[in-house]
Amino acid sequence: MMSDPHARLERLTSMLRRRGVILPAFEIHGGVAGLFDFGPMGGRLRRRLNNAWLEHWATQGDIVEIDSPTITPESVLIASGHVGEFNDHMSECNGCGGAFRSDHLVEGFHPNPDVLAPKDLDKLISDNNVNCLTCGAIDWKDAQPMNLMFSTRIGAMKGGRTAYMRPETAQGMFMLFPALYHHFRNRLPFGAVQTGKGYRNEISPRQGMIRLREFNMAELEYFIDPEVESNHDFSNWDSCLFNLVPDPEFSEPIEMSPGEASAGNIIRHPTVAWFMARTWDFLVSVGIDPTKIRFRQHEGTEMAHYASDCWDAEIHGSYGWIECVGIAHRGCYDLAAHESATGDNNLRAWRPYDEPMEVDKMIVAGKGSVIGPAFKEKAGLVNSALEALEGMSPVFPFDLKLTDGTMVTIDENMVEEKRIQATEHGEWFLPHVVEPAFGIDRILWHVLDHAYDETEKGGAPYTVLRLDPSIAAIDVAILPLMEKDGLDEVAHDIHRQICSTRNLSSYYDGSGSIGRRYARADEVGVPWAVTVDHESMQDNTVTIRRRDDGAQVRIQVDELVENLAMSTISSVF
RNA sequence: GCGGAUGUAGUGAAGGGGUUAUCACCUGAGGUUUCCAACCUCAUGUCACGGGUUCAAAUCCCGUCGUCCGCACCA
Repeated sequence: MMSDPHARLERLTSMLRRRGVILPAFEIHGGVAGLFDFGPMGGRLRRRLNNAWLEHWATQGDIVEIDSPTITPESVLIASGHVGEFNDHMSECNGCGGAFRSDHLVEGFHPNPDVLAPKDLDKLISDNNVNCLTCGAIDWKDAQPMNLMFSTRIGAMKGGRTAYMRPETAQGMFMLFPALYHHFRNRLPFGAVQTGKGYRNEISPRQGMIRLREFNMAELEYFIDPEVESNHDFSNWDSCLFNLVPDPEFSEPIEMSPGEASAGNIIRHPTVAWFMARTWDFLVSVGIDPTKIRFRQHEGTEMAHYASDCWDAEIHGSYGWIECVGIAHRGCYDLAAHESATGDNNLRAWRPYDEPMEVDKMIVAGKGSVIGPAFKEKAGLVNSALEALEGMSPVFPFDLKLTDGTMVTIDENMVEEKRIQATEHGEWFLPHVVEPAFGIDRILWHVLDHAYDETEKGGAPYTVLRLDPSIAAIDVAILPLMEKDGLDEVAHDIHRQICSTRNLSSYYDGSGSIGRRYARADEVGVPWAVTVDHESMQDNTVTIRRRDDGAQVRIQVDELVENLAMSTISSVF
């Protein structure tokens, strides 16, 4: 019974609700699938996990935190590919009501079905007599767009701009590339992190915290120069064998250190390997069981349109292996996409040459006095078309195609050949980006799942939530041995002293037997419990109990608070 | 979104066209005890929501919403 994983999952979920950690949102109004509240024991836990994540990357020294809006204009998401990507079409069967992705139905009949318009999808489906995958009927409704983004409008009155709630935080970091580049004194590599809410209007959210409609994301964009070899020191992980599941086309699952995997080109880019290693560190530091982590490489067909290599960190828990982090090498896809969509050319970095380059070239330049009268308003286009001829020596007269598609004829008297001599010190290029993207809620779920320990005490079932003290919502429970003789007042004083100490949080519990109160604290993962007894009244000492083994030590209150604040409390045992 | 199951205190469950809805745990108060879920007394709190049938609905019917399973979908 106790080992049935489904029953364990139900007990865990019940406990999280009962104790106010994670609860369905808006429940008195009937609830909404895919939306959850973090309750009184969950809010701080989530924030501490979030902070642990931010601090983990801050230690690297070349990563800064930014924060951008969740409401995002449509044009941004068209440029990024999300409007297309998140606008899949569904076809519904009139026979059984089953709904399928239209582009999946016509796979094999078209080389690239996901670019097709709904009309073409319908035509392809009917031309090829596609059967319903459920009932076999050939009777389809028209393909309908299925937008997985929440749409809204900017501006309260009629009109305004179409916008979406961001489906990821990454775009905000790309928008800020020029500011980041400036901040880092024009030197790569550097990175930016952002945590916050993301939104996806899932068709059918299931599996509790795993598929949400509004979720906490934490993303990092690390910008690198593709031509500079990345040197990362993997020696810290030499003895850490990661579970790697590479694209089956290339390799079998294997256990290997990240340094080796990078050297062996199983992980194709060293910076991707670096972030995989740092991700592993983070997950383990917040309490994920390292034996339940694996990295799975996306197969060619599965990889997002922009990525050149992508590894998911998957964590094993009550729902099986769940993707919790995606680490993608996105090339220059995003910056290039935003440049071409906007005509902006500030999403670049400057790469100085080792040696300045002497440029000595002949170009054909328009004579303003001739081109102007000859072409009038098109003179500007003619000049830029001539510039584009760089390096060619044309034979006059010749036809020149302008960017607006028209052709003009250029005579010899309209131009002069110029010799350009210059010294070029470098070039502008589009940086590449490596993006580790974390699903905070999924990680938090697995932290709870891995910490939830059902044991026995005196023959009776007993549960302990073995949260890492660095993320536990409550650091310490303050328990008067009994609520009289002034013990309760002393306990309240200690409680207030701890709560007013930076980064510490305690709760006071005076009801029930002392054993019951230890049990309550253990169940929600409070790592330390302090008991105030009569001796405390005499010499200002208390006993502190360690959650994980029940060991107790008597200690001065000041020493207690100081050690809690410095996270060194385990040293007193 | 489709099909099936389902919705009763904070949690887990029993019951069920009839006026006061049951049990355990939990929670709170008092007593007792005083370092690992002890005990006694008392107390709070519930039939998902909306509509229909009926003299009477938590119970039967319909709809909505939620949950679970299967299909489909899924950064």
